Amino acid sequence: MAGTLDKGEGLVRNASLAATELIREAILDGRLQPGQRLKEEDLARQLGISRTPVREALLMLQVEGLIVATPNRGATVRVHTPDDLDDLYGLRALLEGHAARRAGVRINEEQVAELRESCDRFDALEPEDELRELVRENMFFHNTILEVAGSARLGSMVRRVIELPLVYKSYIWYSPDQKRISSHYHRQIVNALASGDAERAELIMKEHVFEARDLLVARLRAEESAAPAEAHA
Amino acid sequence: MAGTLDKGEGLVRNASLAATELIREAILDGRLQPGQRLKEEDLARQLGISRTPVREALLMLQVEGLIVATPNRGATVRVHTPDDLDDLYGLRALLEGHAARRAGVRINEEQVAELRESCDRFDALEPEDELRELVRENMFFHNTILEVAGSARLGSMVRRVIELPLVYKSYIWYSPDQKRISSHYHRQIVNALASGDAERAELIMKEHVFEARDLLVARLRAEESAAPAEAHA
DNA sequence: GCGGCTCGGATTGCATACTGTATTTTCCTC
DNA sequence: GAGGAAAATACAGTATGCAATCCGAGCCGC
Repeated sequence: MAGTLDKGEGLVRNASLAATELIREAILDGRLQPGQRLKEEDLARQLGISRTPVREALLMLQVEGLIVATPNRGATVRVHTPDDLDDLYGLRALLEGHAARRAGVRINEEQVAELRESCDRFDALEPEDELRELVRENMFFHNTILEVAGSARLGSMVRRVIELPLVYKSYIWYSPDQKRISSHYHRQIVNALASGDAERAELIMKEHVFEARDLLVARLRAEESAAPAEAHA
Repeated sequence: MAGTLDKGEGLVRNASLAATELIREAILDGRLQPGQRLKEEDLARQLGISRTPVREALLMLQVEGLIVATPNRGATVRVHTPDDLDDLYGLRALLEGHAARRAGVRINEEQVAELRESCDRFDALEPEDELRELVRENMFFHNTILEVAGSARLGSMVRRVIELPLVYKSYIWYSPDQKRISSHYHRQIVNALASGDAERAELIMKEHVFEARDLLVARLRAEESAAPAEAHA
């Protein structure tokens, strides 16, 4: 019972959904590492439920793309190659750029203010602050734009595409330098949105995502060539 | 046992996947109508399996967006409003346009030939032919371009977005006039791809999708105002 | 000594039984 | 006869047991 996934919280409307969220969280913050095998019985024991809801959770996470499962052989946390992430970020740029453009023709004063406040909070976070806070504020910014874009489907697609790569060392995006650059892009996007320049908002958003991609992919490729094909202990 | 979903075929590698495909098919060709309630036990009986794999199938279809489920109250076939489909086709245009552009810089001679053959087969189909054949050939064309685009993720996203609206009267797209127009666009897309003009391929693909959207949405809005909020017998 | 084979353990796939909840029906009260 | 409470019913949610499958370890034959 060393590393339990449960948090002892109550308020569980439904075991399957609870399991989904707990496992997803565990994957996203690295407690379950890429490539790791996910045995139904183990998870069930750790979560204090039976295998049935665990199976349903794994199924959903599989459709979401967070894990891969092969028939009769169970599931493992998905391993993303640099090429894979490159591809993913190409899609994210397309979709989130589109969202920014839509937001540009729909945004109102209040929403502009909300985005500006998010930028201020982002800037106020000090380097020594928890990485988690930076990630959160960043997500809030991007989510707000998705909401303003006003397409539920687009929103869910983007979120799905954003979520996955959070697994991978998000700290690389928030060095003091990178944090300043991100902040700059965020403010430029808000300015474009505020002045109704939808095309420019799309442009900046795309570049913002592309730079995130470049940073991540370069890092992963470097690690890959440094320690090629390490065995899983 | 009136309307069984099963086809008596063997070759079932896995009950859950088989159930998923059978139910999906039944939804797509209208045997299960939008809004219809999907009771686990009924489906299980019709498919000759237990509730467990049926639940898994419903779960996957839910994540795919073909059905909606509310806790403790089961699932129904998803009902799409015209606004909803409008939104969906906006995304499809974006994604499939992107795919066409990518295809433009990756396509080879052989693939061009394959697309041209698809166009020929499409033209050869007579109006009195089965609608199903037209739908199939059209899907083949679009799928081929997705494959050429070379992004698995993009492909699966587009397919997910294409699949849903097949529920809705696909015949409206294949009147003799519309069939000619579709064929024209398909050939124009192939020409653009063949000459390496990726941007133009994207453009035409987008317009092609937009026209499909307009046709569908106009039709649905007309039906809606003609017979508003009909009760489900 | 090495390759193929068989057997055993481990783990997923499926079915069934039970539990909890939401809805409908029924009966009682006013 | 109408409104509301309580029981009954129907169904989704969960647990558990058994069957099917897969992988590896040990054994036998060559």
